[in-house]
Amino acid sequence: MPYVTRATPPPAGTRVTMKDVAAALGVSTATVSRALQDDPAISAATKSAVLEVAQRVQYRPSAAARRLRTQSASLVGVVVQSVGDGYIGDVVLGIQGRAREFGYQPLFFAAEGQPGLESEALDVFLSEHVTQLIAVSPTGKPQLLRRAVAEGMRVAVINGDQSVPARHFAEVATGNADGKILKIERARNSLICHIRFDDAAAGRLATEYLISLGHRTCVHLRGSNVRSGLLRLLGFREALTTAGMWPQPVLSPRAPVMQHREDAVTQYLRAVSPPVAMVAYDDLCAMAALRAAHRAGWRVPDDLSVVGIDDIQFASYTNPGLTTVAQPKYELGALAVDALLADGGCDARPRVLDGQLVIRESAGPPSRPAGGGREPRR
Amino acid sequence: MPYVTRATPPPAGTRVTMKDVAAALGVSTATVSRALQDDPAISAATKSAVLEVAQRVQYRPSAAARRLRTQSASLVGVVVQSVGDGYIGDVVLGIQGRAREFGYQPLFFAAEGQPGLESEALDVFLSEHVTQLIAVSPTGKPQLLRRAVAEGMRVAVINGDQSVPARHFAEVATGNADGKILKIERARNSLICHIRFDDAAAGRLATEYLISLGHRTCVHLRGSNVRSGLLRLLGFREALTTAGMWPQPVLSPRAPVMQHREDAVTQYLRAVSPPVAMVAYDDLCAMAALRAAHRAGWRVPDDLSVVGIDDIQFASYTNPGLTTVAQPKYELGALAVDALLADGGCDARPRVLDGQLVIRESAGPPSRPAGGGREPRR
DNA sequence: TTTCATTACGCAATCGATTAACCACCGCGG
DNA sequence: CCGCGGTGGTTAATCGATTGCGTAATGAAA
Repeated sequence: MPYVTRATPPPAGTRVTMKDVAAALGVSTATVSRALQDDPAISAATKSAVLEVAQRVQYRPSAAARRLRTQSASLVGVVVQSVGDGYIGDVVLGIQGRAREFGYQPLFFAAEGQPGLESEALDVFLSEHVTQLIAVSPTGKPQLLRRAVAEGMRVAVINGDQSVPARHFAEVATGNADGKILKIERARNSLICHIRFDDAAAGRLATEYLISLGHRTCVHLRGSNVRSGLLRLLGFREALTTAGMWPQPVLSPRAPVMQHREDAVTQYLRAVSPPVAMVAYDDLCAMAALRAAHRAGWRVPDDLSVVGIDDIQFASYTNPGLTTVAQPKYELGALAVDALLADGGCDARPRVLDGQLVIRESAGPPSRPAGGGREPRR
Repeated sequence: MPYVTRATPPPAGTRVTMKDVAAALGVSTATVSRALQDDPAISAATKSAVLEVAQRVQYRPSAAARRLRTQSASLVGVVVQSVGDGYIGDVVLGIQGRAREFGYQPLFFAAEGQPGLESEALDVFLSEHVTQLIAVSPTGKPQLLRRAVAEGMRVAVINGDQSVPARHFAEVATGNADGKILKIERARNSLICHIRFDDAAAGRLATEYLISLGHRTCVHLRGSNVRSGLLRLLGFREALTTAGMWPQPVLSPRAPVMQHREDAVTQYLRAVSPPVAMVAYDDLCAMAALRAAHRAGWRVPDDLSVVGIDDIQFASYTNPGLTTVAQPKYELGALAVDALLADGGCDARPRVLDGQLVIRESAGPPSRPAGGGREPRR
């Protein structure tokens, strides 16, 4: 019976299976399996022999077979809106990095904001025996989360809006063969863990920084009405109130798009005179403010001081570099993994992480109020 | 024997298998399997019955089982440097979008520039029975590609440097049971497909645009020495030569980091007087130029016209918006999938895609040469 | 009525790893 | 000499889907 074998050490095409390793040693596959799992029932001598051979023949276990047998995949499903929005990158790295430590592999799915795709993501995960789910950012609609817990998944949400209750009781019925239900119990594990950035504190921090610079009046540029937007605004107000400055103007662009944000800022700048201090909803908003200032002939930071929130990758490339409150993005991702995989990693209360002020060039002390904004620098 | 069942329609914990569907209909799993594959040996009536039940009980096939049995996963492995560099996002979308059409699922792995991680990615893919690999951007070191084809994978590289020959012959030996080798043949499928952006054309296009605007002198800001850098520079030179303008200065920062780029531009601006037209290696470089110009008090586009290449997501957010040559990023990803999955999708020659000029505000006609750059606008 | 296709489906092996249950062997105390 | 516990391993069932081969049923042809 002709068969295909590999001519060179690195095998091509055909898989090296556990059977091959077992055969090479004259032992059973059970022994190989146990040896590789460091089972105490296997002698040290056998273990090292197995290890050595496995190494030599480049044995790589079949994830599919293991998954089928154990009914559990070392996979954590990750739904993101879109990669590449400058924020998700480090979160993904955090997820992947920490997951590796647990021997897990992340399976990413970009939902692009289409609910249909979120649902499809879940289908894929279900097919893949994924039982741990991380939803990042704007993904994680209640519908998705509900279905996920109903399917028995453990779920962690990063910066979700928490409109979904943290605790979901998936009812599991225990019955016997003739269909009589013995008891219904609430599954313990169906807990949705929330990992979030402290938006209010970030708003506060940004504002306090401007105040500490000497500004006596601050504007807020709103981004959106999602939870984070509300909280950042809240932080802004708190900081001002604490400092005895109240009330202060809030700019509310009609829609969460760059152009409207820029327009809102432009209008505002037309109505007032320098200096102005602004805390923007996020770095994108801050960038819109930067553009508006530039167009209006205002100098940054002399005439307009602006601080953003998030510290996306491009915050250091803006002109001038953006002072901002950084989200601990890698950490956020890593903690989501912990919540799912580490024991005790998750309880009902959200895990909240603080931001850190990153000082670059977009905010400075107020220039003298007299219309000095119209001269170029130097 | 007590067993666990689901109380509500959506199953929790226990899987619905083919056996369940079969049992519900009183047929064998073989029939169910065939019906779901639309096998002609199954009657239409049975098929629809199976489909109906599968639908109703929310049957979802186990990817692991299928993979184990068929020895082929509908997975395409994707190695990227890092998600979130503003460029990769759309490429990823293109890969995922097209892969879906083939019923494939992308499995992403961020290599972060560490060769160790590239190798680990391959291990993971091998475990997962992945046989199609896409390497994007700076990933895809020769070592990785060589190993991948040696393992029998089909490989597509997006914007690779092509230092790896397109055609790799993995030798496969056919033998019989007593180990005698019958013949050695070169595997047909071990072809590395290259999908790339036409860097030279992009450099040319950017330069021609500046020339068309009326500029008689152009600088190039180099980014790096990788293939794309060389080609873009080449395009720059070609355009100038064609226009009868030659030679023109090239700025070469010491290292491919923002600061050095900015410094290089700053120095140059100090040595000359407005107006200056510049084509930057990429959008990041262009942003560095924007910053340098701002610091030097040069106005953009009046004193300095700059055009980038790539059209990363943030190109429209810069100050002013960046005129640039866009890479067809989604298409690049989609074509890589085609190369692997569509038949005839891949031949030895690279598939080259053209860029498209995106006009925003960073480039304009030259201002009057007289040192007009020092006054603010309006 | 017997024979032969044809249609429609069932049986059972298979993929590779895991694991419960079982067993051979060795040495030792009673 | 018997039995007993402990090592160190083996046997075989199992996970869920696929698929080559076998076969019952039906109708047509002989």
